[in-house]
Amino acid sequence: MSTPESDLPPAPASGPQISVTVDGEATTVTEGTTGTELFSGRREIVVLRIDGELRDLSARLTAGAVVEGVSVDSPDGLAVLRHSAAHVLAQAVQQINPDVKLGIGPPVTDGFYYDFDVEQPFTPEDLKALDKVMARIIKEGQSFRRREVSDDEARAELADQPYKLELIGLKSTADTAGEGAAVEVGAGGLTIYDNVRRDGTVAWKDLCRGPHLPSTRLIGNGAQLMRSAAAYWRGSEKNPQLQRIYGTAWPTKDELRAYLDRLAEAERRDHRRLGTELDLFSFPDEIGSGLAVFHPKGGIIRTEMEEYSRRRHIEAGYSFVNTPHITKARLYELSGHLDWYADGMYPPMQLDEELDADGNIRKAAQDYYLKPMNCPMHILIYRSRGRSYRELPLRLFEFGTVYRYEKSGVVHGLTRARGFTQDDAHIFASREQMKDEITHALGFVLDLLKDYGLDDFYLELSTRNPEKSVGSDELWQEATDTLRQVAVESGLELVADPGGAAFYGPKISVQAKDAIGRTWQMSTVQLDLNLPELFELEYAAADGTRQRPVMIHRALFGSIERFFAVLTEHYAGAFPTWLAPVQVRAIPVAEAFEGYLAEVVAQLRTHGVRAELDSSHDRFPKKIRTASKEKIPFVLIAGGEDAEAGAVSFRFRDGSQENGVPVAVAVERILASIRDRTQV
RNA sequence: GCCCCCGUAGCUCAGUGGUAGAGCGCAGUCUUGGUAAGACUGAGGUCAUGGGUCCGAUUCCCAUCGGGGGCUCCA
Repeated sequence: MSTPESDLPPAPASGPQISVTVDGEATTVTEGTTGTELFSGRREIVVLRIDGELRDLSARLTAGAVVEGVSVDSPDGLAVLRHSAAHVLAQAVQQINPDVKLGIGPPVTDGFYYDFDVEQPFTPEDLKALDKVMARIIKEGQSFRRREVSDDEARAELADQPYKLELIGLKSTADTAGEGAAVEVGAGGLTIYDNVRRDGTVAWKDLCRGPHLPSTRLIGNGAQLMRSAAAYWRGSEKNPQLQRIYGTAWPTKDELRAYLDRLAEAERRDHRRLGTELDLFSFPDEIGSGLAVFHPKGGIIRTEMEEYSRRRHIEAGYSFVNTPHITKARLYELSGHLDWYADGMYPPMQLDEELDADGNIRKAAQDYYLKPMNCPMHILIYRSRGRSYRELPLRLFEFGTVYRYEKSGVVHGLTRARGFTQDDAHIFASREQMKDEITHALGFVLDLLKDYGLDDFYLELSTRNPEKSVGSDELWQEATDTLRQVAVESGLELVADPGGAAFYGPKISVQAKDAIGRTWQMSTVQLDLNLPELFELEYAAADGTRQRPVMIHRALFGSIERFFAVLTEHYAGAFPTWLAPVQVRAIPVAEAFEGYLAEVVAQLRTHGVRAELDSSHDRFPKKIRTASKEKIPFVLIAGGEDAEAGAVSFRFRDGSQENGVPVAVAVERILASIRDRTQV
């Protein structure tokens, strides 16, 4: 960072030669050569990596440097492209509104944002106007020029930018200054990037550590503003809210279009949309925010999901329990939930108060709470009598409905609801059994998730947050090591999540990728070091001593509602046969064949298949269309040819068909699809 | 919880300071023999709720409820 890199005369054509390594090959270049010259024939190279650090293309090479060209379509290249697009956005905003105070503008996944302090929030019309201004700036071909400045110089230049001044003051702690702040100020010296027009005048400047594209022109027409929203300055709700504009940027217009198509696809799959279209569930206003009702078709899917899970849990040695939805405060005082999570719980109901004739309280009211977690209830089952080591591991399972008072702004369809049902298990085991139990639990959940159609996983290990946790260091250490060991032995990719653990113990979470590449946090396996202590859980060991069991919390779906939403989006509403609300729709070519098909339907029903005959007055093509829109896996068609041959014709979701299939074969094929849980 | 946007028929959405419209869906009649919309007729709305401004409010203003996009949060 000690050599100035911009506004220097071109390197001399001849001069002392230096040795450098370029893209892995040793070579010599004239001293003072820049990346621009080195990669002059390769337009896709927009940035350099010199000795492992990203630098502007205009950086000069020094002797011994290891240099790589970074292509615009690489992850680093894309980040630089998007960061530069954020600068163009800020320039456009300042051009329209010179009084704006600039926040930060980092790249994010698929795009960028920039935060502004403005009097009036941005409107959609503002975004359209800004898109136009940006296009003009991009077309101008302004170059990004790096300039090193001292703290005092920066303060003088940015005197009217209070947020930038704050960042300058924070630069030594940039990593913790807030989301994105590190792209503005690094730990080293400060730099300002000037946007210079072709005539040499400075169009705009911003405090920024870079690097940037050589020219705005490289943003091309792959950038577009997406939306505006509020965001807290430096990510804290104690700070003022700024107006954030989100944009996306891609190396080419085609990639931009592909990205917009992906967004459209995600919208088509949105479980809230499909829930209405397919008549699966709804959120009646009268019930309240975040509380769903499942309609008959959604009910079938949910029942199938639960039934299969229940069967597998029995096979895996779990015991089924049931607990109430409401409890006296005492239980959650004991468990510590009222200390840690009272904000997230529905407020108490006060019951059983009795007054005497004078209106004085004769008997104090009791506080009752809706339960936000099942574990304390399961613990009471464990504690209902003395336990022996012979009973361990004791695996208690329940589809337990819980209620959490989620803040109004976070409620989101079925994925973030206020009432939901956990497929919740608590395993009580001895310390010696701990590792085997965790291994068993993790293997079990992965295996089961695959049966529901998810098979691309990685694991996350959430470890202790020292400021928000209970329990001894030794126990945390042992628990974390055990989880890590199990995770590593699973062979799956493991990502660290430092400080992400709940207060009571570390956890492994399973992240699953869906059909369009989005990841969802699914199952969790958590060790609890807290509750066995608080409830003084014990068992009699083989040697007659009293021992404390360990407790493992384990949920597979997390919440059935949420998993339902994930599967709906994963399958885009086209569920595999075993989950599909209607598995077979029989459509006669004409009314005359209704009787023939009715018999086939009856036969399927005796096998438990959810089959129905379309005897509506619609015409044949309309019936096909209706079945298609309902995403029914098997459409059975019969006309004269089929009836004479004792056959039916299949029509599948993709429009393909198979004619003249003998009824017995067709039935077996449908049954096999249900049995094997295959997608069709 | 905070900021912005939204709330009109079952669904998707037009529209207006003088009490409303389309398409789909639904009902009925006629029609209908091979792979994504046959025709016609009809029913259906306190324009989310409550206040306010106004001669008059679905329309303008405020509040509440609900939804959306973010931020913060997510045991």
